Amino acid sequence: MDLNACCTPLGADVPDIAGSEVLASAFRALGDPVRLRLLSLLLTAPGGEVCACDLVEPLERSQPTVSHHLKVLREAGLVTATKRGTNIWYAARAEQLTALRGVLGG
Amino acid sequence: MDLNACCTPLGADVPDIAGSEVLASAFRALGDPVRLRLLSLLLTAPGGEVCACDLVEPLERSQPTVSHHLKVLREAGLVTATKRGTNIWYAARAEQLTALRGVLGG
DNA sequence: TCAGAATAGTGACATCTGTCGATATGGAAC
DNA sequence: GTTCCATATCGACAGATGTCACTATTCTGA
Repeated sequence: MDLNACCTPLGADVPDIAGSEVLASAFRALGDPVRLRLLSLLLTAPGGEVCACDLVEPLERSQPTVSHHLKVLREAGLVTATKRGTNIWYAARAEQLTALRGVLGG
Repeated sequence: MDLNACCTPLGADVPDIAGSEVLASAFRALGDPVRLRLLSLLLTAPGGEVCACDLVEPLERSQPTVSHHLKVLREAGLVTATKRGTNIWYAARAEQLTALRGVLGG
């Protein structure tokens, strides 16, 4: 899913149906409080990345639930996952957030 | 629902649970392709507003469905509705979109 | 090879969401 | 007042979503 391929600012022209579906799924990924806090945790972390193991406790959700939300964000192209040893480190994709900002009329 | 009251950029600090719920509902309102096209229609319209009667056809949805989506956008604070005679004119609230952009790291 | 730890996937469940037809409401025009 | 038009609300339905307990997978270290 490539958000940058469809970064026409909302208002420049009516997005076609396929385009608005891609954009909508990105916004839908942001449309859950747990995922917003998740993204916030990633953006504020020193180094910009957080081990999955450190995300369960602050979110007060079960490990499978957090894993599910991470998958939604991954599939929306908003975060990256890097395997390092047994752990997996997640980071926000700033350029994708920027693209969404552009859609909002930047 | 006041988005401006909670426009801390995502990443500046972890939003508390209540705050992220308000923000999430705004993003959730954007998380549907019909509503994205709706907003786009409003933003591109000359004068920045569109009569509700002119929104049904381009969206290819029934009148009650369009009315429902307009209500979602209204409750999310993203559009305004102005009654003029028999018709109701809708317009996007640019400042609220700007607030959301700020949350995305502006 | 085996045991243990970290993470993802599955299946089930309740709740939410998008959609439409039918109906209600509220003005305008006659 | 009655009729007509524009818009909102209601009721119902199928499908999506958030959540968890359970299980599978994959890596590390002994």
